[in-house]
Amino acid sequence: MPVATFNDLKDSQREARRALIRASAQTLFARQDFASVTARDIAKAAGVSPGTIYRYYENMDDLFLDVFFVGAKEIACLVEAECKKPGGCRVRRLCEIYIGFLNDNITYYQMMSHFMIGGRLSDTATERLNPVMRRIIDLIQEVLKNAEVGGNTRMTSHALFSALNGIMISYAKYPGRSLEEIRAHTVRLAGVVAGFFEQGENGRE
Amino acid sequence: MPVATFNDLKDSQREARRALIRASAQTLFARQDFASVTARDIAKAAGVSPGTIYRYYENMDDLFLDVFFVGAKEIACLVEAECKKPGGCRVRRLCEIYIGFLNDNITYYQMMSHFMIGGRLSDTATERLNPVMRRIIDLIQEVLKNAEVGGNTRMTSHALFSALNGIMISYAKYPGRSLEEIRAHTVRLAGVVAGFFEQGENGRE
Amino acid sequence: MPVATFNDLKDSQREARRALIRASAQTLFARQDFASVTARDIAKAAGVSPGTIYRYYENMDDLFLDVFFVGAKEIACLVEAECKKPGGCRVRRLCEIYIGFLNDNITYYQMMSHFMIGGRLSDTATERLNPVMRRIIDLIQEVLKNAEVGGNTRMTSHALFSALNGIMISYAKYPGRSLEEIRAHTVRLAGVVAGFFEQGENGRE
Amino acid sequence: MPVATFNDLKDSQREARRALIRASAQTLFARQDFASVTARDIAKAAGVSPGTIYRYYENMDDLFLDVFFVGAKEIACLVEAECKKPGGCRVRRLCEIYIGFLNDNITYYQMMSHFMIGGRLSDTATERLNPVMRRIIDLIQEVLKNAEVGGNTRMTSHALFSALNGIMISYAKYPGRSLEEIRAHTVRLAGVVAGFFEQGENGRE
DNA sequence: TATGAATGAGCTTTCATTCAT
DNA sequence: AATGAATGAAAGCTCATTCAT
Repeated sequence: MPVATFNDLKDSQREARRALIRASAQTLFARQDFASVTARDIAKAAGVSPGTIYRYYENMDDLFLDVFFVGAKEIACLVEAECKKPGGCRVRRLCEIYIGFLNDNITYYQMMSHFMIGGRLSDTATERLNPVMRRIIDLIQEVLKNAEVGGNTRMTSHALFSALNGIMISYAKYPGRSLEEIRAHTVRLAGVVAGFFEQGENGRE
Repeated sequence: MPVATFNDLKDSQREARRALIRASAQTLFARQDFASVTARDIAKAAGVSPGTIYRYYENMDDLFLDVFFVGAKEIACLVEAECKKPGGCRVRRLCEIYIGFLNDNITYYQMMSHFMIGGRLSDTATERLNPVMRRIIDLIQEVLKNAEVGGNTRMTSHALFSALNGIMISYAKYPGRSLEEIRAHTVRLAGVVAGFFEQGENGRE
Repeated sequence: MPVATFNDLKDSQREARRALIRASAQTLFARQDFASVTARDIAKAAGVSPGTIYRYYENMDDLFLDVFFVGAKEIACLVEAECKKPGGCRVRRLCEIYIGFLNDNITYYQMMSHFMIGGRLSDTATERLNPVMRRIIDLIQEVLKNAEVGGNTRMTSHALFSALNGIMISYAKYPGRSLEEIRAHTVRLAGVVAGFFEQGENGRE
Repeated sequence: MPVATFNDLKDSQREARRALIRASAQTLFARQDFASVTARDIAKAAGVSPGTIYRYYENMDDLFLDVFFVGAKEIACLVEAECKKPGGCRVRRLCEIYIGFLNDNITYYQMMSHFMIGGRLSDTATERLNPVMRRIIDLIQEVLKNAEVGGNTRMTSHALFSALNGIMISYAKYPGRSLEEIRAHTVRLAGVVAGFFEQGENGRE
């Protein structure tokens, strides 16, 4: 199967190129304000021409999404790894990991907001986005179930997911505070939220 | 006092005009993606010329902020009104009001996110924004205190504020769902969050 | 003749208003860069409305010209006063006065250049401009005649007029120099030019 | 050296494009009032899109300066060529060449005036402008030295430079005169100025 | 396949001027 | 006569995207 091998090679080359562009975009997003990064900036950072980006991504939104997906997968992996540890992942630990990750990747919650807020997502994009988000929710639900939090755990996991996102949206760019102060405040808030959510059965709803 | 009356008239006319522009902006923000609304769009919708906008607002950010402030004040008023009722405002009711308002004014949370996420706010803008946000937090704290939720109520109010914002960010534009479905889901999530927060003393933190 | 008196009154009032606008414009021109002064700026400084300017001046160029004329007349008066002194005005003194005036009224040479360079002057404007400029040239010629500078004194006065204007154009905004340094340099250059022009008969041309 | 050749080709293509834009700008500047030429005008004249201009020039001022520099270099070359002739360049010839050039390139003195008068030059622009102007002054000084004009020749060359510029500023747009009449008048004035400056030692200053 | 120059629609903002009051 | 709000054309400039090489 030399042809197959050849194709594989090409595919891997292609994926390497894509990864290069994605990584460059990620770096730029992290450095400056996410929305102010231009296609040319990314091309330059990746050492390719602007035209090349369009051979790997349909348009800029497509690239944005790809960067976003990588982050989403990363966070899912972090939580999964924690779950596999003996004793599993406690609610409080989940919240810490999630908020910690977002503090390390400020770009990620910016993009999350961008797409969630109203960036008209194409149908294809939505189709790709949904399973990624679902996987994160699934993990949260698993943690909640293990914590024996009662009630509708699907609903509760949506609520916890929302609450954590909300912490970053509300406080990650608080003007006049240093990155360290922001991290401290958001982590502390995550603790407060965890405190509420990790309580056992309660007649809520 | 004819002069005073005359000035009042002029002032009220001026305010009416400003309100017209603001309302047109609001309408457009609600219709399409908030960030893609242009000065020309707003002028057209308001039936004025682009130049006129700049007689009432220094620049587009200034207009955006004004629209935002109106929303923030409205929400603060709604909660305040509820607090003044005999028996005060319960946590659950607060959550309902907040989420209900954001469902009716989807523009509002878009702008909130826009500014919170990284819209470089000028120092003047930040100075204007801060008291408005603080007022909302203050109200939340008051409600929490009345509910005899223990612990650091300042921290808890930040957490509740975050959680509610997060619900909207995470689910208000969920693709493929109708406005009614979204309202139902977000209100239900608000209930879940309220359930957790309205519980009395607990060893959180 | 009560009617005539009444008209006179009105005329003088009208002229006073015009002078107010002109003076405000002049002040602003002197403060900032001449070309960046707007109609609104002038109206505000004069305490009138923008519309009022247009009751006294056909358009902004018309106002600019008026300010310019006042300067031209002032300079002519200065030279005339010097000429009337016993012994008359020497070439060197003329150059000093002219350059000194332009140093004190940097706006003036800016406007002079503006109109000379290519500001399309209306026919009416040209008609008004010509006698004013002619008067200045006439005075220069008179000074040259008294100095018994030979040759075609009309031509020589044009040349001297040009040379003095050129000094200001070339050095009045020399970047990196203080106003005092500029004054010193331009006055010194005026002395050099005077030195050449005040020499008696010479076979030039 | 195919690579070198290839790069050369690209560079020359790029320079050709730049030259096209510059030439189009020059033509328009000459036709209408220099300051009223817009980016779109130039783009249209050059047969490119407005955006293309900004691939070759950082902004409009940058383009203006480039056009100006080409003129300044041209004039310096003309004088240098004359100086190299046996017998060197006489003062009178220098004046003729300078004024002749400005008559052929009316745009040039317009720009010169524009920048000299108050066009806020960026620091970079000033840094680029200074050596070009200095070179012209140097050439004038050389001519004056060869003519054995005594005194401070640096000062005298500034004065001559000023006087020649002044001629153009004062008479190149004299309303109601044809281009031919203007040329005749300015050249004649240049002769008068030359007459004064080419005289040998004199106790001026 | 990769390039990168070119595109051009579209942005915010300015400001001389007009005209209903 | 004076107002000043409104106008709207036009400016400089940006940037995702295309396409000839």
